[in-house]
Amino acid sequence: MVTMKDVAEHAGVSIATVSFVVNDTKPVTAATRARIEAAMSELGFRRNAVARALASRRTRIVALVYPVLEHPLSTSSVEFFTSAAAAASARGYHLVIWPVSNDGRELGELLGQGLVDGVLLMEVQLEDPRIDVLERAGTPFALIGRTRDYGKYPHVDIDFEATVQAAVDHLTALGHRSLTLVIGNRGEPSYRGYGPFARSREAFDTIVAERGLDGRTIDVGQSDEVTALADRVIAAHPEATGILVLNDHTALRLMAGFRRIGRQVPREVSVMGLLAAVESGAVSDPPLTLMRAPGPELGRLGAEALIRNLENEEPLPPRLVPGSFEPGGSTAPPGG
Amino acid sequence: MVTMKDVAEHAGVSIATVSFVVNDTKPVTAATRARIEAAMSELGFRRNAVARALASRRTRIVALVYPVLEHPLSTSSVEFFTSAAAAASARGYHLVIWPVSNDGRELGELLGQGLVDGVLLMEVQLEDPRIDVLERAGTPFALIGRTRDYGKYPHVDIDFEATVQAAVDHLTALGHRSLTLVIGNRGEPSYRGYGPFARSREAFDTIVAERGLDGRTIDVGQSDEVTALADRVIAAHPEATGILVLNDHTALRLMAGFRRIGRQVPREVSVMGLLAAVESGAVSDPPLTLMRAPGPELGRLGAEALIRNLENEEPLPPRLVPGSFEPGGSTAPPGG
DNA sequence: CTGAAAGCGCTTACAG
DNA sequence: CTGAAAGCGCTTACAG
Repeated sequence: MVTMKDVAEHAGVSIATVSFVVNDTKPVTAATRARIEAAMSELGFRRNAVARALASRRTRIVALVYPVLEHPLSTSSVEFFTSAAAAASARGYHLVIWPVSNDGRELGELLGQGLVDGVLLMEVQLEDPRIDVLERAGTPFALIGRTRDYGKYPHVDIDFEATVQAAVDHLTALGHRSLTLVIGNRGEPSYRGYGPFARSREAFDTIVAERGLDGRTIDVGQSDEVTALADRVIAAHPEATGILVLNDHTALRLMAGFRRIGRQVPREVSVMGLLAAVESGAVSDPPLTLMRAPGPELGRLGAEALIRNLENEEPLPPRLVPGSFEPGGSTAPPGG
Repeated sequence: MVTMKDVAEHAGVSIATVSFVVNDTKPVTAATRARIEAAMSELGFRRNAVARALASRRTRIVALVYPVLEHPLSTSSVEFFTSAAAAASARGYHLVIWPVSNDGRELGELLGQGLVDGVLLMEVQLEDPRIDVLERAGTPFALIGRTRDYGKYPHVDIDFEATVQAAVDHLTALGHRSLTLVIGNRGEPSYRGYGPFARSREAFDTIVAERGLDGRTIDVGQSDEVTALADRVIAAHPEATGILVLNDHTALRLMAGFRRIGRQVPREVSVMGLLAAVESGAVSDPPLTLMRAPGPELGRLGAEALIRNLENEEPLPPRLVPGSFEPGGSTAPPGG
């Protein structure tokens, strides 16, 4: 390993001066800078990240914290992971991924190691014990999602209101007045504290009330048999001609169930995926009309917000990102 | 931050002795050990990972390296990421994720920083320039996948032969003799060097020849319109009654295409997903019969193999993991 | 503009 | 069994 000491000797300067040019932290004359740069490239010097971290008290590592053993991560999580990593990388940061329990126990242990400068917290619950742990540790963080009293913490989240509104707009523009919101939870006990469910439901209720629509919400499990699923959705609101489904997996299963029981999509009923991966659209017949989950944007913005904070740059305001409309063939005017 | 120095002073010993009990590296009398442990818990000592890394010349961080901007990662990649992270975590290691270009340029830069002890290389190509970079850097690594001349490097991979064989067995047991293997590449130029495609094709050709079956292979793009996709698959081998499809997205799209052109599954043609996420099964009608991709197992085994190497433990032999059969409704005897 | 030196919080021969 | 001390490779006041 080539160290600053090697470079300094080779260039005939002190290691402090080498450090100044490597980090561009102090003015150095062009001549010595040139000598040092020549030495660096000649020797193949690469600054050691660990020594730098110890001396500067900043590791330039951030952790992406997600709950293990709770509900499985959604399809768009890969996008989220990779876009957060790419954004961190672009800023010279590394992203470690930390699977921890939701109670914050393990998170506290990990923070104590002093490996990370900040944390990106995924799958935030309305009441989230991990936040106490972060505050107690004094570790800067940004939330992907929101607690119940949001605004209190830096966060980025899906704009559920705008997303649900856009979906409802699409259906009402087609002429639908009776709508069902299907929430496909995964049967986990904690799902009621899960923001996306709570906020989608809230947004739906509000919009339906405002517009005088006939709307209802139903919770369904992730593992119901598809015809049972279809039957339950119909029974919950038999008059509904437009159905919004939270998460792509449930939306596609509902499509399969409707087909199986002979309910034609979109002739008899329109189905729309809410916060789905764009790839989910193409796998059904007809292709699923959907609101795309903004996974990549959230990953990027979350990482960006956290790192700006760590770099003492002007903070990014909390940001809500709506899903985007992806046309498909599963929606049409009611009655054909 | 509470340091070893604080603990040492509080317990009336040297920091070396504190280190010995923290790491259990040298015998310490029960009495002093007790004093030190009391001091640690009283002060809330947590060993600093960065200082430890610098002094011991081991960071206990491993990188999961995946190609950015090449084909998108598959559905089962989340499972892969999280299972690798969990396995690393269980061994006291951290997992950073590194999006790097396939040419190895950026990888070399990152390795130079000295942040990681080892690398888990995803999406290995048959000829992979990143491996040269790793060898030149002297960084231990394990491959998820195999190069052309495998055996040379530690690796874990899908057992394509066994997986394809199990799929063919399932179809021939039902009575099928004419089979098509559909490979859904993503239109990327480098896909021919991509192991899963090459090895699946090879395995298929071998098995088909051995058993005297009538088999053919066809490459299709990821973005073909679904009816065009169905037509192409039929045109490539009109007599085929059994179809294997590499990757779930393409399999589901083919199902949608068959439905749309009026080809009944499984009455007229059987369709099977090869290396699919288990959740993909439930979203089609009929549910897709599939061989599940062993993402979680590969993540765990890959991390385990790498870490054993880093810890100088008995090496894990290269391991090939077959996909597992998941019954569905998309396969049946030919002709109904 | 440049350097000598302390210090980041540990580990690890070495000595006793 | 325990300690004094060097050292890991940097950064950063401080002095000049």
